[in-house]
Amino acid sequence: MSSQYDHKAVEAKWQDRWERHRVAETDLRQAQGKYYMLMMFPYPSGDRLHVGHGRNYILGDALFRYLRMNGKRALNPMGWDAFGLPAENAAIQRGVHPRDWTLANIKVMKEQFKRWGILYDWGKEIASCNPDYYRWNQWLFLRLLEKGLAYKKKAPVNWCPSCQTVLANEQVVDGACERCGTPVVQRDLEQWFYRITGYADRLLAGLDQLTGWPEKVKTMQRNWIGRSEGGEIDFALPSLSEKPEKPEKLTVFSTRPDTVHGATFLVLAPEHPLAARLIADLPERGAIETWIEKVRNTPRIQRSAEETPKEGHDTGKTAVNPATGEEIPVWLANYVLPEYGTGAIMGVPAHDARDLAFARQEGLPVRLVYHPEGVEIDPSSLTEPILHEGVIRNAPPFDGLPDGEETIAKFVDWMSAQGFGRRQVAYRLRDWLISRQRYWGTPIPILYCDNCGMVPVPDDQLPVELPYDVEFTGREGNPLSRSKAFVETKCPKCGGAARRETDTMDTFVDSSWYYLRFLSPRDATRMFDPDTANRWAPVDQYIGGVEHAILHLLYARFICRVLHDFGMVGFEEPFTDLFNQGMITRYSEKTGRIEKMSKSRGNTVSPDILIEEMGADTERVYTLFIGPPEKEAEWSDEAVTGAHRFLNRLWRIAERLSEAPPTAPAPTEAELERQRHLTIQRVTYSMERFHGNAAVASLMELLNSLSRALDDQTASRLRCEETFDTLVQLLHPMAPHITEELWERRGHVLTLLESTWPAYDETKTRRARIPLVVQVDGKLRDRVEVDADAAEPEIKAAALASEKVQEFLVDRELVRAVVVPGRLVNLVTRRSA
RNA sequence: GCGAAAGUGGCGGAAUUGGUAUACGCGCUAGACUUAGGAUCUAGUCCCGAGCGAUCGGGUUGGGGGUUCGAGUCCCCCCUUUCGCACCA
Repeated sequence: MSSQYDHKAVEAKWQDRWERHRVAETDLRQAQGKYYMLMMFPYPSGDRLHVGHGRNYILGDALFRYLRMNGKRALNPMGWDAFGLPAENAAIQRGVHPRDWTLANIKVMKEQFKRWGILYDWGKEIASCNPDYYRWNQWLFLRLLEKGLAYKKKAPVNWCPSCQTVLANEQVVDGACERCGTPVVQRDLEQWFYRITGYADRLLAGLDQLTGWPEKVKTMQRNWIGRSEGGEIDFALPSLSEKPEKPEKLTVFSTRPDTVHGATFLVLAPEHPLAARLIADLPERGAIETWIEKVRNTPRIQRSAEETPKEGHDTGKTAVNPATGEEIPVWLANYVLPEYGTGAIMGVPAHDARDLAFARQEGLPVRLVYHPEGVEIDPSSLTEPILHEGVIRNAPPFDGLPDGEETIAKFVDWMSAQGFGRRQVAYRLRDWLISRQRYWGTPIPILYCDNCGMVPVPDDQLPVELPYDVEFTGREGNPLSRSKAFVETKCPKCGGAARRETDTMDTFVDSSWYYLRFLSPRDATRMFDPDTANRWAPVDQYIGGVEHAILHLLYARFICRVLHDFGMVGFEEPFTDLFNQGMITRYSEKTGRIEKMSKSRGNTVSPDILIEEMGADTERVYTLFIGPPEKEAEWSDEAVTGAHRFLNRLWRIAERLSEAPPTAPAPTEAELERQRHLTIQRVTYSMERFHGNAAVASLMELLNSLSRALDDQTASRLRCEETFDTLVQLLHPMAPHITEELWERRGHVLTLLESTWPAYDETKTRRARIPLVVQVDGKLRDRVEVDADAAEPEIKAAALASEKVQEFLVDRELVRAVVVPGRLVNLVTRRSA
């Protein structure tokens, strides 16, 4: 009578039921709630959804179901990060409109989620490419513009020749485009920026409060912000000054202003604004200009690589070291970067490795101002800089100060008093470049009027809609700028002819606040409802890959603070807990290596085929069982069958439950009951840590025990049924379809999802009599059975009574017995005298 | 170079946080049922040695030291891998 488990029928039945009954819907008017947002919103470019990424969604859904069964009001919304370059590129390659292409992909992905049995609150679905979403990007842009937090400026920016657009610094990975891998080049362009640098300190300080974030991500953000305290120092440039009494100044930044006495030259970035004037009168000016151009066009990674040879040119001009009064040469060199600090440094070769290398190369003087042992050495023999954590001690303000009292801050104070320097903090963080020269994004709500200049689009004219009817002729230029209907408009101020801004926004603008829109997705009057936002947000648990550590997660933190400052939310951090998931890897025929699963690498497993053959539950269980979620995991095609067999065994056990005898001997039954409690404990513990692999393993063990009990007839029918029910409940987050079906067939009225997560009794996880481990000198020698609550003397006596133990005690005397009640006893001996 | 994490059978990995290492699964071996099986079931499977055998002894968590009655777990040194940073003044 044993019927084969028909996964297709069962999965179709429950997926349909979940959809029709909208089981994942959450009423946001509830007074309190935990907002478990379980993943990044996916990017429907067509190449992002595959088994590897399915791990996020499957884990998220398992967690969601687990929370629901525990009575938590979790919200599991889903939306689409629909804009972006890959979508536009893919669409162009296929001759499809990006919008049609994206919407078709969304449809496919929704189907995929359904086939995986993933529950989303589709009533809160959003898509960033819809005007009712992106109008709020525009609205927020205008608010930032009002506050001076959005601005346009000409700057050297990263240009991806393949994507035909600029990129933010965060999107340049190892000098290449984050999306397509093409090396980026530098270009001087007028671009829109968000002033994230104004929030650098707060973004940095906030990291310390984020106890629920992985240290790794916080470190990456700290490095990215790159805060350095130091000082600015002014050097007079008499040779460039027309009036000697009011000399021109050159300001440098240094984290070690206390080394100023050792500054024997200045170095400017070739891009420095003063560079042209400094070389204007030189005979070799043309050659230097060519060299500047070359340096400017060197890709940034190469330029800032340590191995890159230092190249420099003497300007023939001098500056005055304000601390010593000495005239020192002024150079241009490629190792000084224009965008950091002031784009100019003082060269202190005795105390800085880079300056020393440059000084040796160019024959510049070296002056030592300090040696920790007070040793007099010839500066010309110095091969390594003298580095010192404290302040350079023979600097003037510290004469007479006791050790330990000197600080760089004090030195800067002295410098300020002298009038040539001040405290300064430098950041590596640059402003966020948000404009893109592409069609498929949020139009920037700006007009250019011949009379009025740059004019922001008034709020009541939002959204500035992206026109559908646009020609995608080729890859040169922004298609949007060729749409007359879009570009040509009227100035809201004077009514005259005006042209629209044709740059669109970076997609990371969309994702920087989407978690708030989920909470009031249909609100036509506001970006989001602040009351609901404050009740549900910040997000309690965020799950996503580490690849967003300094992109999405930094931008979202920035925008959250901006919204906080606008009085729109009452919190500064958007995500309380962050869990980084490891990716799934697989052997790639194409490259011959084990790599992250992706279509471009040709090493994906089609979810469709897997689901067709083995079922969604098999895929879910295997995906969780493959390994701990924080680690990356290698997909194994054979190992999937383990999960499949497990579910098939579970199905067959259900049909064998009636074979159990009505009654069974109590002691053997008690063992099954003990295992049931133990399994609840273990699975609960594992789920709390997202360790689905350990949870599944425990459940396999319980199934093995139940199977054995049925084979041996050692448990009553009631006990077997109870064990089975618990097993099915605990397995539900991982394998929702088969468990709901079995639960229903067992005659339960409520669905599993509505049932309460089983509770365990700690006392029942323990045996009445336990096999006590007996060690002699730390080595396992025997096991003796004792009462679980046996007292120390009793345990000791039982241990010594063991014959095997006695053998090991021959010729030895007992020094001590370490008794760990309920676990083991360790007899410590030494040789008898 | 600097910083972080990790290293457990043939493979993925477990070990409830200092207390029986190798659970669970894959693979493999033998057998059963099958026309057949990439289906299912049963038994075995860390390494070395002894024994026909149930068993017995020894060793083992990258290597070496240390703390402890007791270490996969804590501390120190080294090796390897992965990730992050790297001319940021």
